[in-house]
Amino acid sequence: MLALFSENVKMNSVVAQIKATTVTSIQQLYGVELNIEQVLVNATKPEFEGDYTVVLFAFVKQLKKSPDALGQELGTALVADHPELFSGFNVIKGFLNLSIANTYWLDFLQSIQGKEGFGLHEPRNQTVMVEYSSPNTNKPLHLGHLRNNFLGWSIAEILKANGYKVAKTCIVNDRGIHICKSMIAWQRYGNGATPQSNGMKGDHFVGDYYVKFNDAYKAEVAELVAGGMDSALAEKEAPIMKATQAMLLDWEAGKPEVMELWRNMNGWVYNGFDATYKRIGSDFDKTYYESNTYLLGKDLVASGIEKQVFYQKEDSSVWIDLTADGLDEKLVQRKDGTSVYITQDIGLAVHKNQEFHADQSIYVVGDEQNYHFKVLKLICQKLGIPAADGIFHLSYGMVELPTGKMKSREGTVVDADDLVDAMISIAQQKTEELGKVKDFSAEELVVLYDTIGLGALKFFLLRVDPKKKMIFNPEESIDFHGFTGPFIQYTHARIKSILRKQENTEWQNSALGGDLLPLEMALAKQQEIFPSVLEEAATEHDPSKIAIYVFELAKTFNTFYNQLSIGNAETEAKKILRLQLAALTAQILKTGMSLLGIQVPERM
RNA sequence: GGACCGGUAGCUCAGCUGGAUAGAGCAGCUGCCUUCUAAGCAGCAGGCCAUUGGUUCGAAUCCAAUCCGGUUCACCA
Repeated sequence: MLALFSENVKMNSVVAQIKATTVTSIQQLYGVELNIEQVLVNATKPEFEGDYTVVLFAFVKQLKKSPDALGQELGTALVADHPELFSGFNVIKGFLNLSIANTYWLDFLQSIQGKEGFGLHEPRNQTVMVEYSSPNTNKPLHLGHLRNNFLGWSIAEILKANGYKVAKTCIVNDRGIHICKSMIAWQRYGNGATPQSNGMKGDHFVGDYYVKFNDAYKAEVAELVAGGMDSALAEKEAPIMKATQAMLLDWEAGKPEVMELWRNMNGWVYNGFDATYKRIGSDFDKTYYESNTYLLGKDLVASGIEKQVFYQKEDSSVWIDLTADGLDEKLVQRKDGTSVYITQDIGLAVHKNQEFHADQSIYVVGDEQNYHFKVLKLICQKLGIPAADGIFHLSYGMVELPTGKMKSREGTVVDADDLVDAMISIAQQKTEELGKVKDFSAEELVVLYDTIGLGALKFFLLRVDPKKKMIFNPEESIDFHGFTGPFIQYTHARIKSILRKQENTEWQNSALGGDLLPLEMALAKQQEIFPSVLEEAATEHDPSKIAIYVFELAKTFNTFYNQLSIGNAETEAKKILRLQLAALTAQILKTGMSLLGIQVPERM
């Protein structure tokens, strides 16, 4: 039934109707049954007359017709049989250009008049888990985490808009040798300091000790090497490293004072993370901690051996042979019986599935783990774990600086909190320069700067294809003109300003009529495709599809706005039409931006 | 070395399930605020779509090879 609904949505779009009517007309004309997928419909190039174009080459052979004759016959039939849809056609070199009837656009506008949530799909009975963010509790979030968080949050919203139930989860990497490093450093150099006593955010506070560890470690290694030790050996023998390894063992043994230190320091970090998450709008339905989940999956090893998916070597380590799948042999359990990363992930996958019974599970993780997730999915499938086929790695590229990768050792990491601060203060500065919001209260201004600054940042990170690595130039900062968040926000505010000027709201329910001017039609045409864009963004797992769409809609509106008067239109009928077009534009911009996690202000 | 990802305008990116003369934004240059918000609009300029070959009515898009850049192939997570 839900699949049916989605079909209906498709059936309703102009493009889908063109395809369907083409299939029937060809059937009637030539008695040939085409598959609907064979029909290719594109937007007509601006230099030709028409709105949508059917590419005829695909079936000339099958129909044994010349493209021109076929175009003429098909065009004639389509216009004759569907006057409510087509108003005319022309054929140029194998392309059938169709003009969509005025009434189609008017009916379209009329059909969604006064309705909220245009483009959103009916609920379907499917649950999707989205795991994102996945921080380490030894340092604050940076620019790369922001891309992760924005992507994860956005894809969750996009799925919801497509009718899925969504569970957002987060796995916190809160244990292991790297966590012990900052603990050791705090023990040695902290003198009992706390974030409160230092007036710092907890995650930054702990992150500083992680840096201190590395400095001390480097110094110790250098000293040992100076004393004549081989550098590889020095790295193992450095006292601070030995102490850290001892601490990890103590942690695993549950030694009370280590546990207490660990809880304290992690608590500081969580306070810091909470503040950042709140600011950037990330939230989770469920947070998992690796300290609780790292033992999961051990029982799966035994059953995997039983199922002969895994095999055991003489040293009793356990492996899976994936060479038949073009991959390598992969260890799933060490010879000492402890499990490895992949095994924990399999265990967590099973665990999460028992909790949420999701049909799909999306992992938002950087592309350096492409291989890991390929293996994870494959093993889950071989083990027959429920919904293994629904595992999807939403892989995204690194965010790089013009100078190359961010490296904490070289101090080139762009800190998330700093960046957000910077964006907001730029928003403030630009807003003040323009001087349009002098009557805003101090509180309203704070909200506005936040909205614009974060909007610019989120849009910047979401507007490119996730799988591509992207370059961020802190010097040039993020633009507020052109293909940017503020441009869309501005367009929205502008529309709202016009609508506010209307003294009554009758136009909202008034019937529409008359011929559409090209700019009016262009806007309606653009609006009409919003539902299919939403669907595409979900199936492709790609928020940038929405960012691009929303930008193009805003551009189309701005051209329309510049050429045509809305509030003072030539006639009452035109005024009603344009107000409705403007209001729908605002609504779509708002919905689209909200799926990117971006607010749109009423005024700016 | 194997696998995977990328290479499109000076810069950042769309377009990639084959379709008409390859598109945006930024930066550069021209115009447009006494009329609904100029964070805007209109225009100019900017291209051997990494290279070579193939597939066909048609290739930025598909295939092969090559060149560049990146990731990965841990008893780390």
